[in-house]
Amino acid sequence: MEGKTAEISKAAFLRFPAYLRYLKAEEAAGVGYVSSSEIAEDMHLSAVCVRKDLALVASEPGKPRLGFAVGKLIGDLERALGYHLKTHACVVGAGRLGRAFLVYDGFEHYGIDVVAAFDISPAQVGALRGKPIYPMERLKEIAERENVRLGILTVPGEAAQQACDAMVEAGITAILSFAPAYVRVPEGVTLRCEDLAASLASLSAETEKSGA
Amino acid sequence: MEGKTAEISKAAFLRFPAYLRYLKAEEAAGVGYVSSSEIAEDMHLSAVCVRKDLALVASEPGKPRLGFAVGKLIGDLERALGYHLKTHACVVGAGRLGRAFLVYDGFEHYGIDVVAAFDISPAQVGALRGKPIYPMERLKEIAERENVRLGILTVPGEAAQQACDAMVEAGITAILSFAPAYVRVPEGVTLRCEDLAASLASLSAETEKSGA
DNA sequence: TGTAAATCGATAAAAAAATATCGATTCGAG
DNA sequence: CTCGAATCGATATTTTTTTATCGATTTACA
Repeated sequence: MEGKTAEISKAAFLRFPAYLRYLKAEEAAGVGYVSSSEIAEDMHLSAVCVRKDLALVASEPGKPRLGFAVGKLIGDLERALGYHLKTHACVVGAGRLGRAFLVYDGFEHYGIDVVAAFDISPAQVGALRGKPIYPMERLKEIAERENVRLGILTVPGEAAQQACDAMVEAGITAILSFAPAYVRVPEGVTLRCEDLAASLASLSAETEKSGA
Repeated sequence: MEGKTAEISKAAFLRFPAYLRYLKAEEAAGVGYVSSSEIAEDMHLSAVCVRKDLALVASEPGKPRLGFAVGKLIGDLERALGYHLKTHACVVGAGRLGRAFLVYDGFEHYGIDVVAAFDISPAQVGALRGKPIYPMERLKEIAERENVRLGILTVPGEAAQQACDAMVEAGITAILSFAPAYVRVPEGVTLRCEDLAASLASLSAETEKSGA
């Protein structure tokens, strides 16, 4: 019997990052309090939905007539999302996309530290803005040494399965794949596929539907 | 009262790309028929869910004891996802991520043609593998000329709103944003935010939860 | 050719999520 | 100080999505 750590629904969890972005924009604009109806209108959600979501994470109740303290909410959301934990990640596949991840400086706010990239081509080996790019052979060695748990897979589709296997072998337990291919992972390894092309295509299809 | 164009649930629609990836892998392996239970096991879904999803798109029913014809299903899914339609897209923000999108050759399978990129910095202007990179001033002109409907937003967070406004002004009606910022769009414009860092962070959090 | 095994598709039930309603609370203006 | 407007949070309802069950069909094999 856990005290108050209620069950956070999967759908709500997916909305949290959007709240966070919105609240940070409000904070930057100097807003101190926001009401749930205000959030709802700006974010195109129902006010009830917002209230329910915030009730899941808010450390203190909202004040009638005022709303929620923006700064407080941001902290609560970040904690709920686990951004306060520090995690080491690596990139496998140092192409354009992979290198973009390697040097992207937005991860630190999320508790993620991308420590290195790996590539099968010797031509890519080196470094970028101080972040090293190693040959694939060293994946296991470096991953174990740096305690890397997270892997970002950005290789061409035909190389995806092999690269993925190497990551699993190196002890990586969570993989975010951008490779346009179906890959198989063993039990105990979490895999999420972000098919950017498919995402874009579905967005396009959606627009067609509602537009014309 | 529409004939047979049944309502495709939103959740099912999101699963379609994954089916597609899986089926293409099977096809490449020379498999002619797959049963829904086989798909379910490989993809970690329930067999009933798979059958319901496939029933929404399949142009011909599955055969008992055999399953569905792989090639046929692939075609059906692609049609349902709108990949047969041709759409022009552009990239706004020609940094590393933006350039990765510009030259990514996987979009053509999805009916998307990325025709150009735009950047505010004159240093980025030029071309990459035959794809032009224009200055932001020419966005509207080019977008209208090329009939661009889709925009991929890959600028730093602080430039996102301004760039987004320019895209809307240029007649773009669907925007896929990778900028880590909250942006506001007018009615009639579809916006989807892909917060890569948040996605990675949530994956990490998920693993923590189930792992330890 | 006949039998058995396994699949499909449809109907029904369960679970989850979104939405609606209502009283209690409290801030701000008069 | 009092009144009114607006918000919160909780309960209830509706909708959506997932999961379960069952008979019909068909292929493979003896």
